[in-house]
Amino acid sequence: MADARRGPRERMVFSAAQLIRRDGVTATGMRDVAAHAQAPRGSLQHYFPGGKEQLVGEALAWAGRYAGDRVARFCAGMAEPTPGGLFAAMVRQWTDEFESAGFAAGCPVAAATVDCAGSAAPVRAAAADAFAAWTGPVARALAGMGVPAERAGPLATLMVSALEGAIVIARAEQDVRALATVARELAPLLDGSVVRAG
Amino acid sequence: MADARRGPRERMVFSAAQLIRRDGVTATGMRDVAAHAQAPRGSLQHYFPGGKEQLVGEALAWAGRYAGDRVARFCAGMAEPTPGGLFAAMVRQWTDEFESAGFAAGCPVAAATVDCAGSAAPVRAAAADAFAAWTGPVARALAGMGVPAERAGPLATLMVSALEGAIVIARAEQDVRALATVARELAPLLDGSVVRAG
DNA sequence: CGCCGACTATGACAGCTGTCATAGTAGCGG
DNA sequence: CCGCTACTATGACAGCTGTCATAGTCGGCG
Repeated sequence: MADARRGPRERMVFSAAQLIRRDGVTATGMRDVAAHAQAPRGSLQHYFPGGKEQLVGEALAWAGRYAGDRVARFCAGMAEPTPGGLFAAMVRQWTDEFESAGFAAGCPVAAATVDCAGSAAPVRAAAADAFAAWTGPVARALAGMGVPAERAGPLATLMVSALEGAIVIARAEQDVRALATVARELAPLLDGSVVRAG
Repeated sequence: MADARRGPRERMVFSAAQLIRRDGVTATGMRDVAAHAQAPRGSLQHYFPGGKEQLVGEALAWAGRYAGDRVARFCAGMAEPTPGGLFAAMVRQWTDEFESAGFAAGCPVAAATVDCAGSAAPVRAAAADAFAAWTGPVARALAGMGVPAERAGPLATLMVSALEGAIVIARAEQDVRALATVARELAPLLDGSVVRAG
């Protein structure tokens, strides 16, 4: 949980992301973050002079980077990468977590958007950047699988949208049904978008 | 805003839904709800002895009912109903609101799920019911358009998932791009699921 | 040693939260 | 008129929030 190898600053960013995705931005207190990271409370104002907005913003940037990096790892793990296979891997990551760790935590970017889109502009912008850092690698991966360039971006947006929505529904229902459904129903459309060379 | 025709109780439920979808559950105070509904603060404990959980639960039930009822109205407004057309109408409702009223407010059910799934079980259950009250009519509408019974439910879940996710992304980006994308990309899949009679 | 910067510790601050207790008022049937 | 119910009004409560001010403690460098 509190990995001492990483510095206290990075630990707090990581902990903020974890608490946000569980309880939302508003319900996550600065003191909670410090305690969860096993970091001194006084370090908060030292490392994050911009206050809560800065901490939340960095947590979202971290989450976006993490999600984007995972995409490449999913592709590397597949024998013959297909769009439907990539989407299945993205979905499986969530079904695995829900089934092993429960439905308490969702996506931190979605949580921050829902909590702050109408109030804190900098956080909202950080959420948009995080989505971009996630959707971009997905679109590039699709293009690498033979999806025409002009369709890779829209399909990536569709994949992330469906996944985010299914995450929310799964948490409400406490059942991975919605995740399994979107993976199954979307696969033909995704795989059908590949243009075979030769 | 504060429709005097409806009683103060119903006004508070309505106001709660509006404030929740804008600021989230945690950031929405009981005093705010009473003020927004132009209802006396003392009425809160009178009409909602179950406290905030009851108020939020009723707001979600109202939202779910409202979304479900809209589906029938969308179908009635279409000359020849198709799955893609229904989804386009559901999406358009949101693009219209975002473009006219800004991106401050999203879906109250998603907001409550993100805020409470890990903490308040009754609210989480109310969110699940609200999703069911929304997805059910969508599935029945699909079935009425010629979609095989065993596919109507899953496709309805896919539609709601994609819409919810696109709403979140649109709010983060302050752009209806994601909504337009999911409507366009999903239409062929939806319309292709119709089995022609004869 | 002295000094300085990085980091930590702690207490205070005003403001807000949901909830409760208590009292008060209006309306109406009898 | 009483009495009752439905509803309103208001103040208090403990607990939490983000932020700030102030002081303290290291470690290393000259």
